[in-house]
Amino acid sequence: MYILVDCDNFFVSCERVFRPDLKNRPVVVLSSNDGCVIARSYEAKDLNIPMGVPFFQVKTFLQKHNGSWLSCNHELYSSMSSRVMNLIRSYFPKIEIYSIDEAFAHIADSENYLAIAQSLRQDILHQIGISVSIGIAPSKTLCKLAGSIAKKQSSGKIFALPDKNAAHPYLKNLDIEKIWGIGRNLNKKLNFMGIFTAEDLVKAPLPMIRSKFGISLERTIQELNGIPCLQMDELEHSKTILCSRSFESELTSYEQIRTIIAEFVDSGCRRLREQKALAGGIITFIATNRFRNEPQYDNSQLISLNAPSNNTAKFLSAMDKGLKQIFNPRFRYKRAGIILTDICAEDAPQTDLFQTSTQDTKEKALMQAFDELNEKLGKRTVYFGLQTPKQTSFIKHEFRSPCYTTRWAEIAKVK
DNA sequence: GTGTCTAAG
DNA sequence: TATTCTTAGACAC
Repeated sequence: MYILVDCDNFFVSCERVFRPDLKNRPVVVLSSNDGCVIARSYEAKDLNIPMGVPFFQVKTFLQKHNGSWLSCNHELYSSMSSRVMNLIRSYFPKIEIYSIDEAFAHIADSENYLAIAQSLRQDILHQIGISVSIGIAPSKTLCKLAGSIAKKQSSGKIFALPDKNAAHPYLKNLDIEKIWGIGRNLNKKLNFMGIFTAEDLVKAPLPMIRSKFGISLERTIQELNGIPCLQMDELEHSKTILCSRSFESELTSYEQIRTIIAEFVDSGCRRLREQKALAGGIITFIATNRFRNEPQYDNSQLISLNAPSNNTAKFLSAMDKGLKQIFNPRFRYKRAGIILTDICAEDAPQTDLFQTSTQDTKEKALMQAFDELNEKLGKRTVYFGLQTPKQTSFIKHEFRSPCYTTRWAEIAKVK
């Protein structure tokens, strides 16, 4: 049996832990540049504020209803997420962290899983201050369904679909778009064939599904039938790392754009080292503003290293090389980023014939010292040549909360 | 192998 | 005036 633990309105819940005045009011959290609504409290959902709307479209409406809004503060959310994940980990030998606010685990059929779920939920609520919903079922897809039913319950927030028969009544009136793995496009195509509900879908002939829609949808159907097809994967490191951002305005200067992308390289390589991993290459990309009615341009360039590394300096010069090849001064750029590719574990790099020792020991010690200095003495104690001494931001976060849990200067105070 | 599409959160 | 960021898998070529 699988169990899915999913935090309720996670970003809003994190903010509310330190701002009790935000309770019982409509609250939204905004994306980068304060552009879109990416998280909503129940009160905001009740006002029919949709996920992903541009903030300017709902600002006045929200003001009228005594609402609040905050810029996103990922440093705070990641730190709260680690606390939640560590607590879940203390309950189960293996967990799969599926996203910042949810995790899967195995739970034995014979165990009193409802009591375990109950106790876990209480612990997370009392020790961390975050409310979670819990779904329990024989497959991950049914677990997601159980979890969404749990969320709709006014109390409890725990729901189990222990077998196919338990699930069946819920499939009858379930729109296929609500099923995990079925998005806008599949929904349209299936509707066109007369398939509207989950029940319609599980009745459809599998060979037809397989040939017309591929293996993913076939698995989804099996999963809805209580036959697990999706394994738990506990990835020790990600397969790619992407760092990108839209700017507050369009930029034209090569040096200015390079300085910003250097920050992405820095944070990407940091994440690489946190995961104890190496990358073999870096894709640099830039793009114009697709919402403007003017000639568009976007391009990317992959630069491969001779040997996998997590040394920021190496990726910075690779990035510079890539950017030179794609930068066209005729355009105004709105978005840029990097992708670290061919990632492998630090202790298992693929090496070429002539590369005997993989990661230079001196180099490794240097990066370690680098990380420790910035960790202990503050963010910009040491930095690389393509970066600037003070991080000047071209990204807007007007309503950002303090990093209560991760920075001494911003730590929560008891009044 | 590569890029593109789809999905998810 | 304003329109996110990140990861993964399948598939076509």
